[in-house]
Amino acid sequence: MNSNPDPLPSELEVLRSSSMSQVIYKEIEKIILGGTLGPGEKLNEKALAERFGVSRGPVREAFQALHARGLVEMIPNRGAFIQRITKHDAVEIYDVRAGVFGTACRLLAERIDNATLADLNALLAQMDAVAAKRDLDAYYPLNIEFHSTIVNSCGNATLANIYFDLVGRLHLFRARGLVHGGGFESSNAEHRAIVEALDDRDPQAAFEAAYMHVQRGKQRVMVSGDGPQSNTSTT
Amino acid sequence: MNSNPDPLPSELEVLRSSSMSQVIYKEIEKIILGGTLGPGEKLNEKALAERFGVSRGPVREAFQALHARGLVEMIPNRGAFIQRITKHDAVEIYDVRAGVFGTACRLLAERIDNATLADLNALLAQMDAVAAKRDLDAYYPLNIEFHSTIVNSCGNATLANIYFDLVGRLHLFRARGLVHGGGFESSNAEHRAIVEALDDRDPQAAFEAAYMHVQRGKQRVMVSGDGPQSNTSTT
DNA sequence: GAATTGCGAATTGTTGACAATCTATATTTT
DNA sequence: AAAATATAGATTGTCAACAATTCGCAATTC
Repeated sequence: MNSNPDPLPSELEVLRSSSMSQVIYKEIEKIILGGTLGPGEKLNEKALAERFGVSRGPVREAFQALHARGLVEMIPNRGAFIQRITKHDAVEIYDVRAGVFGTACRLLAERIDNATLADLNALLAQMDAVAAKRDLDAYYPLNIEFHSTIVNSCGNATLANIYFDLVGRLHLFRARGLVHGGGFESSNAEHRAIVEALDDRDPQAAFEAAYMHVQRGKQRVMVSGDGPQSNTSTT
Repeated sequence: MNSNPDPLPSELEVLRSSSMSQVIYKEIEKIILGGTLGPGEKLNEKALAERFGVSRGPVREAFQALHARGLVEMIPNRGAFIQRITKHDAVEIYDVRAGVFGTACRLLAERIDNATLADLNALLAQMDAVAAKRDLDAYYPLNIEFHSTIVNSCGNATLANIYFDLVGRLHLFRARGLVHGGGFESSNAEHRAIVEALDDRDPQAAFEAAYMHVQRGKQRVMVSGDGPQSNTSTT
């Protein structure tokens, strides 16, 4: 019964609610974003198929979906490769992300409730605390949760999808390198500016603060290295 | 030699530069956006495969890519259906599009050259001319070209991709109905405000004008009907 | 007459096989 | 010895066939 070559997450057979290729998609996405297999590396159809205990069909279907989402590069007759993000690409992605995140804040400013505001303020406080201790390992997930809370609270699932897609692609740029370059005190000051604008229910100010926050994050990342493999993380 | 059931665009065999499934992707995308096969309708694998003279494999791969891009809905064991866009979805897409288009203008304001400005001004004049004659059929493509010119000139291919994706999905919402509800004089006034901000090289003003332009376009579309199949077009 | 049950046809999901292409190594040629 | 060529192995692209599921419609039941 259970002789899966690789433990597909939650008991495979039950998960026939979504088709096989969708499961494979998620698995390969994990591999890509997990960073165990850096940008530019080849994804072997047969190897992946055997690893998941399926034939090559579903794997190829997953490749096409990953390609459509910008996580995989397809070269005819050569196969699928983890998307390589150049510095130029990363700049582009950061600029779009700034606009999308700014838009999330703008939309959120028009509908935010006090509970969400309290959550964000709590995160601000926690980030201040760990920033004082210069504890990057603690700061990083809080930072992600801060941004995610905003994006998920803005009431626009389409926007959220695009946002997390962009974050994923960016993750590909700074893959492997996780070390930090400093400057997350200023980062949290920018966070505070965003929350203040949200508290004021001021859409334009919220956009501006959020847009500039991502732009400054871009600069913090870009100055520390020219290409992939040598970058920081705090945005 | 040439017995293709359906004339795949430019001589198929030469187009082996990009894989078959990519060609099929483009073809099905054409069918979807062409509007000959309204939202919710089923895409039959075998039928499409025979139509393009290939087997079901490439068609299924194309389905997955179309699904990843939000143009197709996949239901397990039932197949692929053209994505159905609810009014709520459309509102979400419009809001993101507003932010993305606004960002395009913001970026463009920092880099626009006089040639592009001249192009945009020329389009403004043409749109004024046809608006005076109330010639919607002439206004529509000019309007599209105006927005496309901005998005393609902002120097961010990633943004452009996302923008045109959103436009495509929106096209799915107002599918079939092309009749207009009026109000494209005001639309062009908004266009003029955008170009003025670009001329001033004022990023914030450019964003604001562009964002509000799309938001007003959303309202113009939304008031005229509750669901798909009964909408206008001028944005 | 409305709902349910039970086929048969059609469609989807997946696989294994075959042809075409590419990669890497070995051989030949200069 | 270096470059070019040939050859074997591996990998991708495509297909046709089979199993599983769904759909349409008739027959049956209530």
